[in-house]
Amino acid sequence: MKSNRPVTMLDVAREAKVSKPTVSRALSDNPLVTKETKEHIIATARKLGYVVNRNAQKLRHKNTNTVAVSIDFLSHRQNRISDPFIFDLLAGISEALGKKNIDLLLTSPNHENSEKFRNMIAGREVDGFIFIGQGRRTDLLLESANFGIPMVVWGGTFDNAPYCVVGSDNYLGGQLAGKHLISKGKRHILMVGDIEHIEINLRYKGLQKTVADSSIEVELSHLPVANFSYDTAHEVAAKFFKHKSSSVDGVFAYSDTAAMAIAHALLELGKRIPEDISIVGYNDSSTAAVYRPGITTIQQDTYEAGELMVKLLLQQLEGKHPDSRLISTKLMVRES
Amino acid sequence: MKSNRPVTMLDVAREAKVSKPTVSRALSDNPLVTKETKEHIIATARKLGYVVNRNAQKLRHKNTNTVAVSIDFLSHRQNRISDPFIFDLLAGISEALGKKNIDLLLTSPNHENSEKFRNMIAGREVDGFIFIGQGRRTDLLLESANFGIPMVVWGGTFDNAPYCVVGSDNYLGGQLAGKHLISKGKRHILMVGDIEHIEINLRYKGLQKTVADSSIEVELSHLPVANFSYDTAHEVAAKFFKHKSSSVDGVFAYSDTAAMAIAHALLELGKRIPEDISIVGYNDSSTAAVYRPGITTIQQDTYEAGELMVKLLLQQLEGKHPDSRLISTKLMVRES
DNA sequence: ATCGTTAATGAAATCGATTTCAAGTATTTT
DNA sequence: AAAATACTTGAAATCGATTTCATTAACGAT
Repeated sequence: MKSNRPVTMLDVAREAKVSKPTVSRALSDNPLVTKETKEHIIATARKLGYVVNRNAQKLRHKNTNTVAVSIDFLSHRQNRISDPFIFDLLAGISEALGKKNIDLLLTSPNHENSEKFRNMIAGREVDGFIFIGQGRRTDLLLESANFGIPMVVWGGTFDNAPYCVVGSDNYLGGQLAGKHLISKGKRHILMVGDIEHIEINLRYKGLQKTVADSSIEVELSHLPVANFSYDTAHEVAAKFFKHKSSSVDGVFAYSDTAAMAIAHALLELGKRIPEDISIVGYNDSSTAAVYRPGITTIQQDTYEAGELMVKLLLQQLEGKHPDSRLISTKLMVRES
Repeated sequence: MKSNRPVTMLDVAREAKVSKPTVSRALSDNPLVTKETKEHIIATARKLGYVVNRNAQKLRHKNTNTVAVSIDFLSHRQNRISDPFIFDLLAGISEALGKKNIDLLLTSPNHENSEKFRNMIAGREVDGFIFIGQGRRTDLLLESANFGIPMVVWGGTFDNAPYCVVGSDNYLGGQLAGKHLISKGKRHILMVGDIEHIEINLRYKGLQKTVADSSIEVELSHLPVANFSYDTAHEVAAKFFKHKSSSVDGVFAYSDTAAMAIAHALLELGKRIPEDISIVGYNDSSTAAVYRPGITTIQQDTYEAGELMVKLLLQQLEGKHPDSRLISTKLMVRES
C-alpha cells in the first residue's frame, strides 16, 4: 500500500530517528554532527534512495548554480554550415562548467528580445550568461548588459564595451595573415568579409597595418560579403573573380567556411591554389584541416576560450568586474 | 533606503491591494479572477518589475519543464572532428524544445555512471533525457533505462531495446549506398567501419542484402576501424590501399568524416575519385557538401529528428511507451 | 554540589509560489 | 423578502530543504 511519493528528507529523518535539520547537516557534511550520527544518516539516506530536491534547495539557498549559454541556432539553420567552430566553443564551455559542477542551460535568442534573458536571471533560473555566435545581435547584448545581467560574450570587443568580451586577438590575426601572404610572395591581397562586423573589422585593421609596414609594395583591397553562409561566400567570390581579371593573388577570408567557398570558386575558374592565389581563413574549424587543399588559418584554442569565459563569468558572480580578454591566436599553416 | 530584495508575489499583492492567491491566479490567467482585477494586477506586476521565481514554482508544481540532452564532449575532444552532425542534431532538438517552451539542460556523461542521471531525475532537475552521440556507451544507456528514466536515444536500435531509439534507417541507408555504387559500375565494394557498432552493423546488413540481390556479380569485403576520428580512418585507409593492390572500386564509409579521410588517403596514393574508386559516406554532415570532391552520402533530416525525439520523450512523460522510430533516409548524390 | 562552558540536537521560521477550502458578496429564484 | 445559487476573494496549508534560535546533555572548574 506504499504510495509512489518520492523520498523526502523527513522520511530519512524518521527512519534514522533524528530530526530534519540533523539530516540536512549530516548530508552537507556539517561539523556540528557527530561522525557516528552522520554515518548512520548517510546510510539510511542511501538505503531509502534519498535524493535532495534541487528546486527546494535552490529556493532556500537562493542560488541557481546554473549558467545559460545562448546560441542562435536559427541563424545556424539559415546558413546551414555556419560554424562547426561554435560547437567547439560549446564543448570547451561545457567542460569548464562541468569541472565546477555548474549546470549548463542551453538557450536560444530566437525572435526574442533581451527581456527573456532578464527574466531568466530575475526568475532565478540562471546566474549568468555566455553568448556565443551572436556577433550580429549587438543590440540584444547591449540591452542585456543594461539590465545588469552578468555576462560574457564571445567575439570582438570595442571601446567602452559595457560587457565582458572574450575573443581571439583579431588584430594580431590580421597581422599574421598579412605577414604570411606577403612572405609567400603575394602582392595583391584581398580581404573578404563584412568589415562592419566588429571582429572582421579588427582583422582588417591588423592586415592594413602589416601591409603599411611592409618594406615591399603591397596592394590591399576589400570585398564585402553580406552573411556568413558558405553559399553566399561562394557566389560573391565566383562573381568577383569571373568578371574582374583581377591581379589578386592572396585572399584573407573572414572564416574557414568562407575560405573553402572561395577556394572552391577559384578552382572552378581554373585557378591553382596556392600557386595562383593563396588563401588564409579564420577559426581553424575542424573542417579547415580536412579540406583539400588544407586551409591555412588563424587558430584559437577553444578549450582555453571555454575555461576563460567561465572563469570571467564566475568572477562577475562574485561581484568583480573583470576586463575583456584575448585568447592566444596563432597562424596554422597548411597548403592553401 | 529600499533594500535590493527581489520583488515577490507578496509585494505585488500588497501594492495591488489584493491577496497572494489572487495575484497568482491573475498571472496564470485563471478565469476565477475578474478581468479588471486581472488587468490591474498585471499592470502592478509589470510596474514593480515582478518575475516569478521559477524554483519556488517548480517546487510547488512538482514539474521541472526541463529536458536534459547528454553529449559526450570529451570523446569529441579526443577525436577532434568527430561529428558536426551532432551539432545539427542538437540544433534540431533545441528548436523543438524551444517551440514547446521547455528548457534544455546540456549535460555530459564524462567519467560518470548512470547514477548521475538518476539523481537528476529524482532531484527534480529534469523530466527526461535525450542522448546523442553515445553509440559506444550502451552500458550507460541500459543502466539508465533500468532506473526507469524517461529517455530517447539517437542511434541504432536492436531487438527488445529497453529504451526508445530514434535514428536513420540504417538498413535502408546501406541498401541505398549499395545500389548507388553498383549502378555506377562498381563491382568490388569495401565497407569501412566497426560492424560491432549497432548502427554500422545495420548498414552493413543492408549493403549485404543489396549485393546478394544484385543480378550482377559483386564482391563485398569489410575493413574495421577502431574509433571515430578522422586521423584513424585516414591511417587505416592509407595502410589498406598502399599494401594491398586491391581491386576495390567502391567504398561505403561509416561517416562523412571517414569518407573524407579515405578520399584524402586515396588521392595521396594517386587514385582518382570517382573514376578509380567511388566513395559513399553517411550523415550528410555540413562538411560533406563542402569537401572536394563533394561526398555522396546518406542524408537524414536533423530537424525532423529533433522534433521526433522531443515528441517521443514528451509522450513518455505523459505515461505512454512509444516505439522506436526511424527518420527519413535518402541518398544525396555528389561527385564522389 | 553548583555554575559555566561546550557540543549536539530539534522546534519553528523561512525561501516564494500554488492550492485547498472557507467565507463573503452579488445575483437569481421562489 | 427569504433562500438558493453563482462569483470572487483570502487565510492558511503545502511543496522540500535550510537556518535561526533555543534546549538539552555532558563536561570540567570552583
